[in-house]
Amino acid sequence: MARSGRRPGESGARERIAASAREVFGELGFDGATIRGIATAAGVDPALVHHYFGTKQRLFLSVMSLPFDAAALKTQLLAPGLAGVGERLVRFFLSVWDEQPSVRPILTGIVRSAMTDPDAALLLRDFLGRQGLFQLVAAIAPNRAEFRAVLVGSQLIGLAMARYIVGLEPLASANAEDVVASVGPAIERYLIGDLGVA
Amino acid sequence: MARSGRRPGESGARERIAASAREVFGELGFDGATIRGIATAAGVDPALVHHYFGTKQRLFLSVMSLPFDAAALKTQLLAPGLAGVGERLVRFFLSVWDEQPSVRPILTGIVRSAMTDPDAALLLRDFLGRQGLFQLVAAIAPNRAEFRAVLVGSQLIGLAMARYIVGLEPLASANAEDVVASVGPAIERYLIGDLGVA
DNA sequence: CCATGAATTCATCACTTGTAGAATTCACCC
DNA sequence: GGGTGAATTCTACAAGTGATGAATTCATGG
Repeated sequence: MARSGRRPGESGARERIAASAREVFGELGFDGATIRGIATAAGVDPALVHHYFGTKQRLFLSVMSLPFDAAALKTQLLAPGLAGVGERLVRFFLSVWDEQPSVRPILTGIVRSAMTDPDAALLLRDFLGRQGLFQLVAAIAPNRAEFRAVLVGSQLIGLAMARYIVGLEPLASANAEDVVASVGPAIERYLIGDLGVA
Repeated sequence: MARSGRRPGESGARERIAASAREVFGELGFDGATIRGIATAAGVDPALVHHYFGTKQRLFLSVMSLPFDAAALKTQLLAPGLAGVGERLVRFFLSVWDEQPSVRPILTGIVRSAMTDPDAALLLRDFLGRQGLFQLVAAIAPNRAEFRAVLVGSQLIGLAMARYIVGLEPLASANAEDVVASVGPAIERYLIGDLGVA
């Protein structure tokens, strides 16, 4: 098989490694993924992965970042007014998972890895915290915004786990709009409703 | 160190191994846990774990079962009538995590492992499916009971992840009754409310 | 008091993992 | 066209994994 040494032309190996890493991390989580597996999926020697990305942790952090424009999403969700914001948020959330095949393994990988790896848990905290959901919630309901944001996050992550990671039926193959109609109002209450806490 | 051979008296090693296994599986999940780690925590040679429980999978399945009486819970939750059943379910759910130190690592371990291990995902499916939540939901709302049960499960699991596994603040250190007041109505809507789906 | 069997540990195997360093091949600039 | 550096693979190490089989010590019934 392929001998040592550089290949003629541009091989795009670095991008192939990054893509494979996203896929494998998404399927198996940080611990389950192996550098050798990622390298094989990229058609590349394992040492090349280290050459480009250093350690496994650095590879994970380099590759598992969300292209997520919280500000743009905020205006988009709030443009039609406050009513129905919960359904619009759920609809957006589902569309990311369902329609963007590049983002899905990243989300899956972060959630899977956050279960056991503290670094991945930090990523998840940021995604729900200052960088992500909190911004949106703070613009809608300034009082108790952190609490509301985490409630919304817990329902969304639970939804993702059930529908996409564990694959619980009949939710996994339910129509997206049915999920929006079912979960949207609960999210909306977390966002702008009365939580019943003093 | 301890020589080979049987010890005088009853050592209770099997129970110590089971307890350690629950703890370690709970902290690290199935993949992260090691037989050597479990054995060390139990003060025992790793081979003894295999002697008693065979393979690692069988150890996990032997040890990670929930002492969960769905029928009793059903009557208890429904006794005061249908109103407030959501809050009572959340209160019960939180009390299991907060107050029963023996059950907590089992739940944590199942959720953590279900992320990557298909066998653990089966345990989770059973816990939410025919054995557990579905029974309760079917007694309350016969129509679309599976869908309702999975919605309830997704919110409860998301809540557990945020509060107990990832430790998202301010939810992780929130008062239990505040969580009940916040999440209970959402659960109640999933249980007996109008889901807005045809 | 002896034999059978259970409890416990030792030593070890085969395998996988992350990582490092050396060696080889190519691109590109002076 | 030679030299510097990047791309790529090979080889290998040290550590850790689940698992196995034999050896040792105790309990217990006949």
